[in-house]
Amino acid sequence: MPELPEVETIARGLAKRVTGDVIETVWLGEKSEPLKSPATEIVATLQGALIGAVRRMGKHIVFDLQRNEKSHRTKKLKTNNVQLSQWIVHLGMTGRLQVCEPEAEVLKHTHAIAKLASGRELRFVDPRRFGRLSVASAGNFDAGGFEPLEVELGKFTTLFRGRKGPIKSALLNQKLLRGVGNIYADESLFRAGIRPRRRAGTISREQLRRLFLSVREVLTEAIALGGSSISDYVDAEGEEGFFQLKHRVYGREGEPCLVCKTPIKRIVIGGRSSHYCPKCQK
DNA sequence: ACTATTTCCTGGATGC
DNA sequence: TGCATCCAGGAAATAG
Repeated sequence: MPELPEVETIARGLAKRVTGDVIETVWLGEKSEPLKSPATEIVATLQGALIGAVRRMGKHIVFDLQRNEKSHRTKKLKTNNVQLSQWIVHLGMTGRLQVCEPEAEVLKHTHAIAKLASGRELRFVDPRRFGRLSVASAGNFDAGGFEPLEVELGKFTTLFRGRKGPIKSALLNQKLLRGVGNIYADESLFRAGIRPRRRAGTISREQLRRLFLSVREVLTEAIALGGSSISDYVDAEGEEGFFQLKHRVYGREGEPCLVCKTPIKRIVIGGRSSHYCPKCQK
């Protein structure tokens, strides 16, 4: 389940492999769920575009595209405008972007194939179809709230002010912070010593400071280890991440807390399983 | 203006 | 072994 560290890892891998390449043709599958923009628009935006950069925004992978606008040639001057747009991919739960040779077997649940000028193909595969593809003109894409690794402490603190809902839900709310998902929310709350059900607005300034630092710490460590490989996650090179080995509460229900040996509890908050240590987290 | 709940999807795990 | 059921969860839609 790609969250910020996994998406960052994937985006970096893709950037290495496809930056500077040109998308020649695009094939889109029958299923419409993965398409957030109209199919015709996606094809028109991608075909003939040069990939200028690949980067992450929240849990989205953004391809910065450049294409030469169909210039209306006037008598006096040829306008050769470069049109800037973006291809935005959200991997959902099970989405993958693979760069491969055209001969490679087309996996079941392949929803899009972009043929590149280098001869390779960039494919979007997503069995569960929670992933989404869209296009936007440059600068028009809104990825949501603040980047957790860029936001300042003061701003971070105000995000939770007056909120009656559980802090866990607030951390997952992409309109506040973008990129934190279930694993990293649980891990951050454990390190900050805050229970997931704590109402966000009741958390002290000092505790929020701890949470702020914990979120940064957890995400930074996870990126350094290539993310968490749960079920079948692999990055752009097909490599697994290793942060799952560092999980202190996520997926450890019933196992002893690594700090105090108390069994880790699992509860459901807003439909999400939430793991915490009843002794270490208040 | 919020927050809470439901819905979308398939494959793997579990139960009988 | 086979079949039904449940569960994972991000985000949008819907309900409160």
